[in-house]
Amino acid sequence: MPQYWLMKSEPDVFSIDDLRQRPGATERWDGVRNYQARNFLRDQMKVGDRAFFYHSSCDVPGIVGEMSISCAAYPDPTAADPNSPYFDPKQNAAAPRWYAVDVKFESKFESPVTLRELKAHPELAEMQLLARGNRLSIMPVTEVQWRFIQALRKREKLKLQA
DNA sequence: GCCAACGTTGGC
DNA sequence: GCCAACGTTGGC
Repeated sequence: MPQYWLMKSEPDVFSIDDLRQRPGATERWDGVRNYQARNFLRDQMKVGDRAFFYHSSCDVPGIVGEMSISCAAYPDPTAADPNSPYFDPKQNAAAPRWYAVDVKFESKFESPVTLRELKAHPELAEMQLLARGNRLSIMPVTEVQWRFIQALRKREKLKLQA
């Protein structure tokens, strides 16, 4: 059984369209510098898992598409790259601290399921994304939440056609 | 731009 | 181990 995730990115830095346009529609998800997010990524993400792509710190924050995990965790090369904004001077090649996975574009929602809309549904009240003060960039989504959001997405589509 | 919330750092 | 200071996230 696949697991479900939500992964945040600032669209100014890396957006769902950027992912779609990458060769093979695949890209390394690197730069994660939070231990809790790192642990999810390193210890639990498996090839074939599904993830929502979330746009944060932008005009309309929300879920904009869907991707899959195409390569399980490996040491994040940006941690050892002095030219990378994600360079970690305390990194140690013998005991890597930070990890990356590869993600593959699956689909872009015709209309995003916005943060505002997620908050409006009591069924999603337990989402970690909506927890007070939550700042995690990678977090699990339950299967029930996943399905509910997929249903919302279809409703958004109908609304567009109406 | 503001600010609440949270994680990390470092002195003690 | 405590905790103040600081930096970052991210919605508004």
